[in-house]
Amino acid sequence: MNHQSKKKATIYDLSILSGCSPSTVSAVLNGTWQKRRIKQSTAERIQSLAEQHRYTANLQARGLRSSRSGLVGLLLPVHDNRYFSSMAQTFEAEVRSHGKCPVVVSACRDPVEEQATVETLISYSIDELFIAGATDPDGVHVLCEAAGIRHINIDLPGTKAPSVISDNYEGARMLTQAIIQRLAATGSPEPDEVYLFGGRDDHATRERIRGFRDVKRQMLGADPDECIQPTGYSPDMTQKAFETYYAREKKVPRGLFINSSINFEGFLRFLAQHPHETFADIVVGCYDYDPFGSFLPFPVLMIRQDVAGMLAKAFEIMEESRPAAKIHLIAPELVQPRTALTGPLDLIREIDTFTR
Amino acid sequence: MNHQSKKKATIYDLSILSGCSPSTVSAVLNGTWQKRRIKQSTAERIQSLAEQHRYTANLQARGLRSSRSGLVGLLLPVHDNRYFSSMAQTFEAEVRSHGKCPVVVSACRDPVEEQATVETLISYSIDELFIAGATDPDGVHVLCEAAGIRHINIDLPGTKAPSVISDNYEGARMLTQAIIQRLAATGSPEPDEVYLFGGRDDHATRERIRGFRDVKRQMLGADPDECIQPTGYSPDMTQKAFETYYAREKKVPRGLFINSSINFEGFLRFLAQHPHETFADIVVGCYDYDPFGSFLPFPVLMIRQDVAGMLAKAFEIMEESRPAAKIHLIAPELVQPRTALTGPLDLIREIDTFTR
DNA sequence: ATTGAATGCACCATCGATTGTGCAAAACGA
DNA sequence: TCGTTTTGCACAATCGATGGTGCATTCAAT
Repeated sequence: MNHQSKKKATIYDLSILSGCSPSTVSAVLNGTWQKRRIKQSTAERIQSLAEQHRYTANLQARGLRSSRSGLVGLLLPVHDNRYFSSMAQTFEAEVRSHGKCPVVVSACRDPVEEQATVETLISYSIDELFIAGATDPDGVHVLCEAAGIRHINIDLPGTKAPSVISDNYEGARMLTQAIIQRLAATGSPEPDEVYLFGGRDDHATRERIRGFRDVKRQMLGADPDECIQPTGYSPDMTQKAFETYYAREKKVPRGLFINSSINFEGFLRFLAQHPHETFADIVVGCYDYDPFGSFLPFPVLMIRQDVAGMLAKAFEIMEESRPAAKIHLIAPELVQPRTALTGPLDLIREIDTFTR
Repeated sequence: MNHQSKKKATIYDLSILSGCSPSTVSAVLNGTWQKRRIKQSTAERIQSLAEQHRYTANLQARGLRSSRSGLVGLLLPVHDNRYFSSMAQTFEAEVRSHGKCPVVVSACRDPVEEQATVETLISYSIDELFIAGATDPDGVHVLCEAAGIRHINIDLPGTKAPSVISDNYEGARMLTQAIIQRLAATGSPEPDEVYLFGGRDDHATRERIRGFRDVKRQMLGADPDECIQPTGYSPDMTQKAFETYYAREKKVPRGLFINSSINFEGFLRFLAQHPHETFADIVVGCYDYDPFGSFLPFPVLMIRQDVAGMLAKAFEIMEESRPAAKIHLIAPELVQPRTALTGPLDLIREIDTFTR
């Protein structure tokens, strides 16, 4: 008759049950009992009592006292695409393996929401914060700095905290080059046949545009401005951009560099409005990897950013005592059409097999 | 020179600055000051001080005292697919609109991890828990019940707490029917030409299999057992199942019912190993929606579960004082090939447009 | 002038843990 | 046998907020 029915057991309950003081119980249960020279037999007695009564520490109380929570945050722009959701997946595994508790929240690419969310996290005495794709990394930095919270930028860099980002310039070069090479197989492409759609005025987009243009100039000898169409990160605006182009030109550019999978979704919406055959000969490059996107009826080249690598680097930097506010570039990978890569989900595969 | 440089301001700091007692400051800043008959002028003075010094409440302290945290949890099996990531996206928006703080965590479909994760959440005095796709919903229920935490199952039902799930039986019927009708256009299909792959021994899979078999018997007159291949929820096992079939039959079944987008990824891995033309005439139905999956080079029928509807219903039930442990079915939607639906991301579209 | 109610706020215990300090009792050495 | 260490643990302050209770004032009513 384990009467754990009422409320959760506290160190005070166990203190009474064991005849020891609350501080002894606390020391035993948080592992510092050796330092406090608690007798092993005492420790064992308390531990077994704790198990019997299903004691678990009240983490808010612990956090209040120690002003650390054991929480590690990941701030995402959005959940709902493969890039960020795989980041969340990888992040969780990594944080868990450090014995801490991952907290993933999204801020909808809204600077105000970002600040508010970060303030909330700080109010929970979060220990560390990974800031992925923030619209205003330096604004977030100020908050973290004031609260003394270790933090790092991922995906979009800031100037005041260390940043781990994808090598967008090189990635864009690879992608553009691959697009043009594919196009060359069916007649050498003109400069105005290769367009870039999507993205907005952020570091990643700027670097990608730079890579795109450099390669175009180098391989095609020219790089008209109208081939750059930064439509923001919304499927809808991207679709509109394609519709506009199509209404004018009665076709789509043969070579498309699409800035993210979210923009690619906008292109899908456009596609859905038109017969499949209209786009028989296009070549698409997407700066993001999505396994389904890789198998579309036209060649889709994709860039897979090395999420695991970026996070690994970020965790490594977090360990440093006083990390420099520099930018670390992580090389992405060019993915050929019709390629199904493994991802973070594969790491949990064994569980499925065991439990069947 | 706002000297917020040191640490975060507390009610004690503001108490000294304002000349009022800490309890007065507290009452003013948490909105209960009217009840406590604090003079309006006092309240305003304190509020302005709070702003100047960028006061934000220490939520751990508040949570400790009030044994509620303002946190609302969503427990996910995994982050990394469109179904669950869109659930996370919708969930966050909904929780935010209630003025609380969303916390999304995944438990990797591992019952042990599930329990541990939930215990952690409980230790943070989480207020409510939404349990999506738990392998052991009733186990989680016991923990929540003991801690007095309101909770609800989503996607996979439990027997002890209210559950909101997709109408898997009807969804599977729709999907199977659509697959067979499509196949009929190119010659009437035999019963052994329509297979189901993926899923494991959970409620959702059982219902889907039931729907699949019923429709097959009804439309094709038979329903051989070997057409059911529950491979678990891992891309890898799914791929292996297809390879095995292919090695034996030198083809794939013309009609495929794939139990989830994760299993579909396994099929992609299989596809990647074989020339595109091998599968020219297949029809795939996938019990999950993925925008890119909808545009593959063969007809892909998809079921979109009504994530928004399920969450809305779940939040509604959460409001009830003593909700019954019954199952609420939410109708899913059949999505025709080459369809790009809008999702939760579209709700944040305006932000993009404004900030450009 | 006296009583009673309303107003405005301070006091203090409390939530559950952590941690510096101090003091017996036991063990040890001479 | 008497100091000196070492061992083993208890005490009490503390983290920051909440909320019940109680005590002055002020004001109105008689």
